Amino acid sequence: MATKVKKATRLSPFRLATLLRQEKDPNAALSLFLSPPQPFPYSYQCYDLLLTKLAYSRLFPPLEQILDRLRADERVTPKEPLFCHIISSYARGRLPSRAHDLFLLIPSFRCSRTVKSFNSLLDAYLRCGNLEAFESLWHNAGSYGVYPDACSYNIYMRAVCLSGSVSRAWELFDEMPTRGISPTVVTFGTLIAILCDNLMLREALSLKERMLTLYNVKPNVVIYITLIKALCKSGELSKAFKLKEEILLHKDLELNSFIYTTLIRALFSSGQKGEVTVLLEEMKANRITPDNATFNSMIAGFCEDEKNFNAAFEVLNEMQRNGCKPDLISYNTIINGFCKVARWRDAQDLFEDMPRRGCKPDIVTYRILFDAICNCKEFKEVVVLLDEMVSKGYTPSLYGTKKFLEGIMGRYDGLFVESFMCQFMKLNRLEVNSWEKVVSRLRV
DNA sequence: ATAGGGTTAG
Repeated sequence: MATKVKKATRLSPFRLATLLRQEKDPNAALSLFLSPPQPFPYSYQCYDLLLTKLAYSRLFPPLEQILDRLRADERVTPKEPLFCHIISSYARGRLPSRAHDLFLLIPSFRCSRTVKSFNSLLDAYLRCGNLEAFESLWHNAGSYGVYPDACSYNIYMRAVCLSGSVSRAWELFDEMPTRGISPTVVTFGTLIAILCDNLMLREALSLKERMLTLYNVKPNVVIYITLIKALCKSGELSKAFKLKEEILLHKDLELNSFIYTTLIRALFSSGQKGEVTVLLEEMKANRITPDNATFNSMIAGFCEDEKNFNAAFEVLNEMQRNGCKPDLISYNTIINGFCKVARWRDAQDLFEDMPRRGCKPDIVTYRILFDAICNCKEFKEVVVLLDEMVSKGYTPSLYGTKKFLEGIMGRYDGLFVESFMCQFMKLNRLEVNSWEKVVSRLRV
């Protein structure tokens, strides 16, 4: 005890910052922060590290407690990015009004408030779908002493598209130069994404050409990814491949495994599985290593498009030869594939083999299997599985619960059905219409 | 980490 106290007294703000940086658990970081005898000469670094962790984990009560201390600690001067970060975490926690409160308080922290935190708040309202508050904030920019920049406009363009108006986004794009704001590469990326979302792929591709010729802004890899994804999704594979070739030609653009994974999945979906090998060879030649996502999308391709389960299992070996470890998604994909073609016994075999393969089934695995066995009307099997999943703290999906109850209603006696209804009720898995259906059947 | 993308399972 005595040594511990002594140690704590010797803790310097610098040392505390190092410890906070290493601590992954936000609650442990909080205890660490509060461990030295008070008052303690915390450095701004210490506040920043702890608040960032608390914000990331959305632990708002301690976050606000530490924020109060930071506000009162006049030795340190907070930087605006910290507030931007906390505003974003309020947005992720669906608390836009608290984000707004903090935005208003920034000057009281001896920190000047700029268009950056204003943009964070705009983004918070957008992410929370609060478009009225968004508009009102936009029109009050002047009263907060900020002037919108390109970033503000980029956020605004996404906001107007939420209410379905592509033309309004173009109006904003045209408005930018009238306010002395030049579009950036993100502005074009935003517009291209908007056009893709609205299936205006020709316009999106043409904007990619025009941004360079008319505005002298070079498309970056994000823009290529947006276009390649959209083209793959709508089956325009040759155009997607053409863009991939374009990236290869550009010295300052880099292909990545994600682009190849997207293309590989698209090849499977369009029945051009033969081309996949070519693409894998090309990846190797370009020194891009396939990762779990690459292999898993091949597994999905073999299971969903080809119904070739031997090939899917072969991919599991292939990924190990390449230094990748098959993961939950690999197994869930195969199990789901078996289930989709009603081969629930095969699905169950793999499910039971998972622990031996170093992967524990999760709630997704259980739910896939539960739904599939219900669809095959093997309700005795479902009951065994249900017991097992409940003992692990998992519950079936609402869809599965409904299937199960509907399935056993005609087949088993009322008492049996009732016992499961009670169980599902306790698990909070009973929807009102299931209730009504069951009750009306029981009365008959 | 002020704004745009990120795959693969339910």
